[in-house]
This record gives sequence, structure tokens and C-alpha cells, in this order.
Amino acid sequence: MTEENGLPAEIALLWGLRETPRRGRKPSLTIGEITRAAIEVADAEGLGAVSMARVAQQLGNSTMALYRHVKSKDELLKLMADAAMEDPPPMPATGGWRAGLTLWANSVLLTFRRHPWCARIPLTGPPLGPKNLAWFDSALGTLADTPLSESEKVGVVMGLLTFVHGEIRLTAELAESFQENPEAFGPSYARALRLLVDPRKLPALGRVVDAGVFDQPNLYDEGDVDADFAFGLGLYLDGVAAYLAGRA
Amino acid sequence: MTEENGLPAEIALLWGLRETPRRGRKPSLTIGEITRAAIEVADAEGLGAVSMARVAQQLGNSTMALYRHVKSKDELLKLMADAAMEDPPPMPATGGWRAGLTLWANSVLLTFRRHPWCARIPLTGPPLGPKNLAWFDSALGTLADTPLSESEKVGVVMGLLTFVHGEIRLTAELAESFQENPEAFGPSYARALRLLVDPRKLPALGRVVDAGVFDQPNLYDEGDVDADFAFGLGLYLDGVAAYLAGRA
DNA sequence: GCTAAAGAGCGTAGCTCATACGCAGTTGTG
DNA sequence: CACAACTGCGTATGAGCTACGCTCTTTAGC
Repeated sequence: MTEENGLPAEIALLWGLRETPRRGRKPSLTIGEITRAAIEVADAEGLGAVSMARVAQQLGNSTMALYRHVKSKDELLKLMADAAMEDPPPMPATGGWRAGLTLWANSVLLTFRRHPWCARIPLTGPPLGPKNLAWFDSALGTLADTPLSESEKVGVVMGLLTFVHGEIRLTAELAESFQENPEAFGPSYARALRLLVDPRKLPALGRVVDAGVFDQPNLYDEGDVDADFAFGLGLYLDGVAAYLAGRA
Repeated sequence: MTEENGLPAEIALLWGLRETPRRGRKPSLTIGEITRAAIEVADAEGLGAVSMARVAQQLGNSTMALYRHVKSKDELLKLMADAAMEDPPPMPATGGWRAGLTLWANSVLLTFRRHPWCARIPLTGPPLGPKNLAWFDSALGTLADTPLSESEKVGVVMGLLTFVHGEIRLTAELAESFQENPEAFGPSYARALRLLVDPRKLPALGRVVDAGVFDQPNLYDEGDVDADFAFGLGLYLDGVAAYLAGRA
């Protein structure tokens, strides 16, 4: 609202575009510090622990002081979501699009793994934050040497992003619940399935259960999760390769 | 806790396994009614409007009466998440796995579109609810005629589910924010990008912006969203086809 | 039938949390 | 030096979850 360049207030904040006040008391807080403190709290104690009071305490300030810099808690959450994305790694110049997109997807996943709460912050529009756009650019750059149109590149990247977001959503939430309740992922899961799955009503699932697919000591094994992701990612990239081949 | 079959309390509730009390006043509420009322509120006014008081009001009861049937609001949310999934459609016997998985993925998406708030309810473990397992079985059934091992079938379905969940997460949240703030998806987005994207720092994104990919009257167009989903889904299924071919 | 236990409905109250509002202190500007 | 602009912050309000305990209803056991 203090901006006249037509950008939403929170976007201007994200890019550091704000006319600095000439008069008045010097601020003892900056938006960057507030965002960083909130991210620290979320990393250490989860998104549920992020209250305005808790963040202010982290900074040694009072609760209401934050509202001079941030319009609402929602706005703070959006700032956190962009800031937590850090910077994308440099993409290798050699290796082609497939190596690039594989590295990119794994990097996105790693970044979210460091801040699992990010997946819980609702989106409020197409990407506009600086970190988000940097990642977007990074993915598009890996497709620079392909004959795809700009619009097709966006489609491929959006599809990949969709897949990665799904992985993040599923694994980040399961990771949180695994910490609180590991038994749910152990042998008791297979036991529950054998009890609940009627092979007449759910025959395909019954066969899977009988084959012992779920008889593992820990279904939420980091290695398995990564392998599943790599498998799905490989399938998607195979599809991209087939699309490229059919186009040339 | 009232169960002795080793199932978590909420799972027993989901499957209707609860020893019915012999003595005492007749319940005027059932878990099914409570869940249905909560889903009505969420469908009509969003998940944010679902408070225990609001659900009780919907039923003409007092707030605290709900707690005789449900341990906490979180438990109610889990019940809602499973119940909202309705039943999977019958899979066509003919057409092969590809037609089956395509129908399945689109059906999952449609079901979530009817209840966008579902994507916001956090997962707390591997699927155990009756509706969730029915959908899982349905997807596995489409792969029955393929030579895949049971474990591979699970991998393929999980990968697809990951992709669909990503789509749901992205589109359901954007749909909500689109209703509140449609301008964010209009020409102002392209304008903001042209203002913020420095072609030296984000060259690939700059080329996309220059090509006019974002110059659309409405980026959140239902047709475009569906087309993007179909495109990504096609790529993934192409990957599955390639995997099957390489295995035979 | 009678009694007591089991269980339902619900009013009260305590806790956490976001945030509107206004005052007080601070710092440039004219 | 006075004023305007601006920050920090204390207070208060209202929403929401839920622990606790009272009261009423129903049925098992005699």
C-alpha cells in the first residue's frame, strides 16, 4: 500500500523495495531479521510453534513491535516461505537437460527437507518471490539447448515442479508424523492392513499385502523414500525424452 | 483406546469398529453425522470456518457434545479427509493399464476438486482409511495384467499419486486464492515479472517473459490447468510405458 | 420395580493466539 | 525549537480448543 509501482505489498517487501523513512526513530528490527528468526523457530520447533509472541521473544522484542514491519502473520509466513528457499545451485553447463533437471529436482527436494514446514504454507498466487523466481529460472535454463518452445519449457518445468511438490507434501508431512509416532510405520501397519483388507472387496491390494510388500521394519525409511522419488522422477524424465524424440 | 484389536482409535472410528455401549443415554449424534456436517461446512465456507462451535451449530447441538464422539479437532479432520474421498469409480475392464490409470488420476483430481480443503489436512501415517484403501486398490487393479511385481506396482502407483497430490496441492490452493484475489492471475502478473526479472540474472526466465508466455488474461484458467495436468500425466505414463517395454 | 453404574449433553472457565488501538519515546526537518 | 513522522510496546478484545464436572437418561442386575 505504501508502494506506487503496482506490486502487492508483500512482494515489495520480498524484493527489499521500500522507500526508507527519513524521519522518526531508527528501527531496531529489520524484516530480514524477523524472517530469519521466524525460520529459526520453525526449523527448531515446527511451524506450529511459530507465533508472533514466540518470534518476538526470539528477537528480544515485544510481540506488537513486529506489526510495525509486517502487516499480519500470514504475510510473515509468505516471507518465510520465499526466504527459506535459499539459492539454487549452479547448473552444470555440460551433461544436457536430463542431468540438469535431475540435479534441479533433487536440489529442490533437499532444500525443502531442510525446512519441511515450507510445504504447509499455502500459496497465494503465481511465483513472485526472488528465490522462487531464481529456482524457476534455473530449471528453465537447463532446457535452453532443447528445441522446445518457451511455452513448452514452462509446461515441462511446471509438470516437474508438480511432481516434486507432491513428493514434498507427502514426505514432509510423513516425516513429521514419523517423529511423533514411529510405530505407525512399522510392522503394525502390515498387521492393520491384514486385519482391514477384505480380499474380496480389495483384491489388488490384498495381493500386494499377501506378497509382503509392506512387511518392512520401517516403511518410512529415508533410503526407500529417496529411491521411490528417483524412480518416479526417472519415469517423468523418460516421458520428457520421448516427447523430445517425437518432436525432432 | 477403547479398542483391543491394536488399531489406533481414529482408524477404528473410520471403519465403524466400536463396541456399541449397552447402557446409558442414547446418543443423539453419530460420528457419521458429525463428519458429514463438518464436510458441509468446509465445502461451503472453507476449512478455516470449521470450528468445533460451527460444526456443533450446524447440527443444532452444543460445542462440547462433539467431544463425546471425537477425541479432538485433529481427529475430526482425519475423519473428514477420508470420508470426503467418496468411492472410486469402477475401472473399465478393457483398455489396458494406461486408460485405467488415466481415468483413475482424473477421478482423484475431480474428487479433490470437489473438496479442495482436503489437500490442507496433514497426513499422519500411511493410508488406512476405508476410502483411501479403496482408491489404492483401484489403482493397483489397473496394473493387474502387467508383468510388474507387486512391489513395482506400488512404486508406479505411488509415483502417480505423488504427481496427482502435487497437482492438487498447487491447484487447490491457487483456486482458493484466485477466488479472493483474481487480479494476481491477470495481466498484472506479467507486468510484475517484467519489472522484477533482470535478464542478466535470470536469463532463461527473461526469455520466457519476453516470449509473452505469461501475457494471458487469466493464468488460472480451468482449461489451461487441466491441459497442464494432462500434459504432465502423459509424460509420466510415457515413462511407465517405457519401463514396461524395457522389462519385456 | 428399584438401584446404581455407565454414558450422553452441555455450561463454565482457562489457556493460547492474533491483532486493533493508543500512548510514549525518538529522530529528522523546517 | 517545535512539529511531524515513525518506532516500540502495553492493554484489551475476541476467537478458538478443550479440561472439568454437573445433570439427566438408560439399562443391567437384583
